[in-house]
Amino acid sequence: MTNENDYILVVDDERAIRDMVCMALVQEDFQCSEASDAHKAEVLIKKNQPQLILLDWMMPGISGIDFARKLRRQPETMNIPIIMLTAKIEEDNVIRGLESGADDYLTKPFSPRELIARIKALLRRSKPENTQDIIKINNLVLDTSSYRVEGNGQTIELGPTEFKLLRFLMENPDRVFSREQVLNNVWGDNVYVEERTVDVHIRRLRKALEPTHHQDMVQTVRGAGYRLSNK
Amino acid sequence: MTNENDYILVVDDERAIRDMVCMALVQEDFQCSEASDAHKAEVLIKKNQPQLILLDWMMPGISGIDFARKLRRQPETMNIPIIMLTAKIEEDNVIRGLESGADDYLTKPFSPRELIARIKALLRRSKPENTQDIIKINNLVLDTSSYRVEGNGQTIELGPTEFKLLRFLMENPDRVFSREQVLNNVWGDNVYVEERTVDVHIRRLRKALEPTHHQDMVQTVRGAGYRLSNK
DNA sequence: AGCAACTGTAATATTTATGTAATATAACTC
DNA sequence: GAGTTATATTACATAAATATTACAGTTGCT
Repeated sequence: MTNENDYILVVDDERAIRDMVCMALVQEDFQCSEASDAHKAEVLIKKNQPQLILLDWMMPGISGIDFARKLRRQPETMNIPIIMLTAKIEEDNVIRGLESGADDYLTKPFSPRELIARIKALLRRSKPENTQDIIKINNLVLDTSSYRVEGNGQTIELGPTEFKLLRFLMENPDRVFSREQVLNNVWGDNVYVEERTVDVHIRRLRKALEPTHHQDMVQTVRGAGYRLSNK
Repeated sequence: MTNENDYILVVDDERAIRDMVCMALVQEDFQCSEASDAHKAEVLIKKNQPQLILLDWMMPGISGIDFARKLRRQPETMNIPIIMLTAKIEEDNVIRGLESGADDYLTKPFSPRELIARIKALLRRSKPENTQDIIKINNLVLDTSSYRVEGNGQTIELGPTEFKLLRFLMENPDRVFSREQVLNNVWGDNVYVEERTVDVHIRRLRKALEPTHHQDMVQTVRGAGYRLSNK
């Protein structure tokens, strides 16, 4: 699974910490922005709402506690999970931290591994429950929760890439995608493979669809790309 | 939805923590009882079985780990979800915690919000089991209350982890789970175990299912995870 | 204390999928 | 219809994912 869609904001006045954290996040495919103080953070949040905020406890200007409190007060930011980064844990900190509304704590120094684990745990909780969704076009049924594809009730065997490819096309039926677009959406943004590779996987997909005669739904648009359609 | 039917027991020697936690619980409409040590907790459990137990790691007398282990051994309390409250996470704690059978961890200090979120997540998971003790798929019968599994009437011997694994899969049949999801649901959240460990337990489960020829119900979905299905 | 049962990890083996290049076919241009 | 370009098809070496086994450390039990 990839974290590409989760955007995390790191707020800390120490550049070294920000860099370290961001590096760990990027390694895990998270999107990441940095802010050196609360004001800059606010601007960034307005521009693009993060899924999670890592917030330093002690900062010049507005402290992490006060900033957390402020975020909790505003409806738009109320539900963004916050992880506090503290130098050390003191009883006093704990109480004030609880009140400010942080969701988790991390005491410096912390390992990237622990940081990632906690972020994932929090994100999991803040995400809506998995929804079982079934895409159905023309007797061709793709179930994303069971990873099954059926044509006229018959099971169709697909490799991982063919499954992702079919899923992408079925989620956007009747629309033509260039090979580049297909690569970006199915393989991922930062992967480099030959454009012609798409042809091969289209071929594999068609072959797999032959037994149930759905191969013609995967259509070539010469000079433009590919399309999935029932016409 | 309301939580007034869920009764939660808080076991901790520190009064301040108990009060804080209970206050948060009551605010969410949970029923709540407090116990300052394992013995008092035991009496309360006998009187009225809680839906979930919050258990302090370090307590004078019987420690949280030992108490959890004890609860796991007795059939009546075997299936009550347990969340451990620990002062800090050390490698050693994690390992021993795993074996004691806790379902989740919470490191002090924690926010009420996170506490509630985790409790709800755990309850959601254990709900189907409360209403239905016996899950049956394809002549494979799993009885959560007696900790027994039968295939075609024949008893199947399973270790604790394999049992939990099979149970989780049977509660969500025909659905693919990544190794990460399996770990979070079977081992518990916030637990650092290699993803490949799942493979090994899947192997053990399959082996145990061989005598009754149910091993093929545990299916690999390459690039995605595992699934239990009768197809 | 000592044996049996479990667990997680690492090493190794096995299976399956992937991307590329080479070649064939089809579709356009003029 | 020859030449040109785009796509189809096939084969294959390699990479990646999973299966399997062995093992060392714990715990539970007697």
